[in-house]
Amino acid sequence: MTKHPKKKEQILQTAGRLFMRFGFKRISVEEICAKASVSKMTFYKYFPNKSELIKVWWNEIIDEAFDRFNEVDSSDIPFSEKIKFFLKLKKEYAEKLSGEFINEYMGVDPEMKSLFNSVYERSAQWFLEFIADAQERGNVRRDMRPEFMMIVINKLLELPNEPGIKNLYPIYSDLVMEINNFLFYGILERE
Amino acid sequence: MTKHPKKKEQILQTAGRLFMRFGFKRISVEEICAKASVSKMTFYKYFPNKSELIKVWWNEIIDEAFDRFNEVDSSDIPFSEKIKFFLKLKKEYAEKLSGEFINEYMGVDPEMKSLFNSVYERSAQWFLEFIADAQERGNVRRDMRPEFMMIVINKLLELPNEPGIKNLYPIYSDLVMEINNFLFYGILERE
DNA sequence: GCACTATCAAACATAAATCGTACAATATAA
DNA sequence: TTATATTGTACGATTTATGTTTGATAGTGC
Repeated sequence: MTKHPKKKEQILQTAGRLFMRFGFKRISVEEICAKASVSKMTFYKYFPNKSELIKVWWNEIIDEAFDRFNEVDSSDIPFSEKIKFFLKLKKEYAEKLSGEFINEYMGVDPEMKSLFNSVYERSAQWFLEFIADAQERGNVRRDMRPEFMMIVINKLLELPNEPGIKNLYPIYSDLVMEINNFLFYGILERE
Repeated sequence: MTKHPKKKEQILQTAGRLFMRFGFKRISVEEICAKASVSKMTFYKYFPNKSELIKVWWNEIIDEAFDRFNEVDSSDIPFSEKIKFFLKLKKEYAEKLSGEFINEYMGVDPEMKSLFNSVYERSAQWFLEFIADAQERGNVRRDMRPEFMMIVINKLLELPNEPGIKNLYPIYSDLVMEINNFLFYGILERE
């Protein structure tokens, strides 16, 4: 029934819990094995190394996230409601993955970096289509060029690195929400 | 004005933040230094090693905690209010220090273990006197043994983690009140 | 200026943790 | 029984952490 063998699933689940709480760098293979009640041998049977485990886990997280976003997108609710759901989902993931991740590990390991970047690209693509669609339906200003919006978003994503911003938003997810709110309520058609 | 030199204070503060979030084991001296914007040299000027830093920090945390408990104890409020404050404080510290600490590091390092045990003894002593005093004033049943009550309270504080309790009390504050009510009408002298 | 203190960066030797593998033993299920 | 999954331990190689050393910079009070 499960997508993975039992032990593999245990490893993924345990590792995910630890990764989200402490980040990648702080978690060793041995700790994952101990917490998952799995021997190291079994670990290396299912995953060639730690990086591969991270990738598999990360892809599952991301796929699941996109599924949830798509579900909201294709649901038959008003556009403003969709936006609210999006913000809620984004907030959830921002809180889940905040801190350790985005800052500490991603900036160092080049392979990790490209993994994160691909998610950025994918979500950017997704978002552009979402907006284009919304424009056709009259929910978003038609005189706004999606390419411009793309550049703006990239700029906004640099905000967390801006000096002084951490004093303004000590909690990372708060900043994410502020950015999202600005984005949406800056582009929405007035009603 | 501050009890410690500036940099020493920075180290203590930063280390404390990291320790509480990740536990001792996961945090390296270099990370503390980097996050505290302090060179390693300065670190080893103020602390002979990492263990000593842990001890100093831990003692400060504990002293501060006891100060706060004493403040409530000696304040001129009804006994039932004191109990409420007492529970609130206990909860706060339990959340702060739970998880990584008590389980992962304390169990291993014998020196740490004795450090933790001394706190248990100290707080036990404090609490027993607190209750004995209340018994003399007629706030607590005289036929109840304080040692028993201490064990009971520790057990009650585990309740929020109990599986199934969240279905019973979807609203967290309801559970807290239920525990409080149980405690009061269980130990208070009838009026 | 001068002595003094606090601080820093970098390099270093040593100790410890982590990685990934190998092998023999044991549990589990067909 | 046979085959497969899993385990524990031990191991060498690599990485990371520890605590020290050295030399330099910057500010402070005299």
